[in-house]
Amino acid sequence: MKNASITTIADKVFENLCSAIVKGEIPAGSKISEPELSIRLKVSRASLREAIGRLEACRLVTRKANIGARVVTLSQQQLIEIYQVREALEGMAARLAAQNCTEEEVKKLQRLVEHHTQEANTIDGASYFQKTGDQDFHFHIVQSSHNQHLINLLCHDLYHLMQMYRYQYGRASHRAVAATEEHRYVMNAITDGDGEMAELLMRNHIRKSRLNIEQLLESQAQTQVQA
Amino acid sequence: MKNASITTIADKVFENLCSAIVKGEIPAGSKISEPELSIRLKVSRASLREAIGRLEACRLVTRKANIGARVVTLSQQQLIEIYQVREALEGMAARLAAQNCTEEEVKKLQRLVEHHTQEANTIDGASYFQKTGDQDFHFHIVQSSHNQHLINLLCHDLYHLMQMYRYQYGRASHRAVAATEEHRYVMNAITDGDGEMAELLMRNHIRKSRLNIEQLLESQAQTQVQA
DNA sequence: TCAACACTATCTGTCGACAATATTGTTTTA
DNA sequence: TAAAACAATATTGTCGACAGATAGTGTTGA
Repeated sequence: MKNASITTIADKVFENLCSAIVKGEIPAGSKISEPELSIRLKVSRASLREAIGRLEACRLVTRKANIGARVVTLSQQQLIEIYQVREALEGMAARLAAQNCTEEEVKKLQRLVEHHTQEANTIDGASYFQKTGDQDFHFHIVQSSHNQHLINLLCHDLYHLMQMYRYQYGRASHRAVAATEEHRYVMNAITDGDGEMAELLMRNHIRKSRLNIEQLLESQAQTQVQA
Repeated sequence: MKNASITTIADKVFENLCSAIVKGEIPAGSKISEPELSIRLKVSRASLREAIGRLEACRLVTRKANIGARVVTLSQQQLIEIYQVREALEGMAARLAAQNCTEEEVKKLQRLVEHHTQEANTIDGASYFQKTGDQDFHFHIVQSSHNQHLINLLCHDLYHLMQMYRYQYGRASHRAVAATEEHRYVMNAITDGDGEMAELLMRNHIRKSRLNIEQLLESQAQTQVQA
């Protein structure tokens, strides 16, 4: 069920590098040397280059002709940009989900929110559950939009970058309970088939996440100045 | 000024194929044979495959392992999906442009709208000017958002697909004057720095384009049934 | 006649080698 | 000594060839 389409060497290398970059094992901003990596991974440069091309497609690396590939550098600015894009796209996804999703999808969404609510309330250090739970929720709504372009953009292209920021910026969310509450509002709007409201609430939810992170980064910057 | 970064063979091949696909010279849905194309274009399969990879990244072709690449098939459904994505993204772009754009960008936007208004009013069969004028307008606003992710998504990834639909679906727009009018509204909101309003108006504008096209396709389908 | 299988041909995936470009280090010159 | 020109080195881009997979064809058997 999981990743049934990993057949070629290039696929495996891509998965490898993608994971390594997201987790920071290959540092942000570092150069990707084709000869070195092809030796270390024991694959030809052709397969490696294919994989690097796909990394470029989902913006985990940038390439320049005759110079090479570099892992993207994470910046506060870029993180904010991603949240702005997410606000727009996932807002639309929520609207379309409210209009198009099936009975089963609604039920699954309700189960998800129920599940996460319990976790957020019972478990104290709910960071892990909160993270994946949050991802599940957003992922499921995007899928329920039934707009394949939206799904590709959010679940394939932007997904890895978002994960990368989560891994490396950490994000100790104090918003677990509040976020779960907001999820419930979005869920209700989708259940009611109210696209307009679903979009509004989803955008509100993501905007608050962004503002929370901006604030967090702000305070971190001040702490660093003090230290 | 134009395409200063076409240096490698793969770049040229990509530009070639991209243009050919957009214009329909390589028919939608047709298979892309690597041996055949590499001979016809007189390049190695490595360069060709690099180019095909980039075509896949901007969704002009789809690839399956061990089977090959196919030009995307244009469907009414997909066109609608693209417009929904555009509505979300360009709406956000307009909002950000209103907040972030420079004095020069505002002035250029005003010149653009002024120019297009004259064309739309004076020239009768304004389809050509309307098309490129429309593109210029939207392109400029996206650039003015100063959100690099947004710019990449709209001006690189989605751009070619949109062009492909314009070429092959034709679109005899009866909305030239109305659209130009809507452009003016958006421009005013951006000039005022009213992000909320700019987003609203831009979304409205794109939504109307979508509805217009849906209606057009509807009537075409009926005509075909009658014939 | 049709279905299943084997075989062939063709295509994609992968590899190692060569060519072109960029980077580094050294020498030369003002 | 500093800067420019050059040489050496390493890296990326490109190529042709081989390996593995797929699809089509023909054959065989019920």
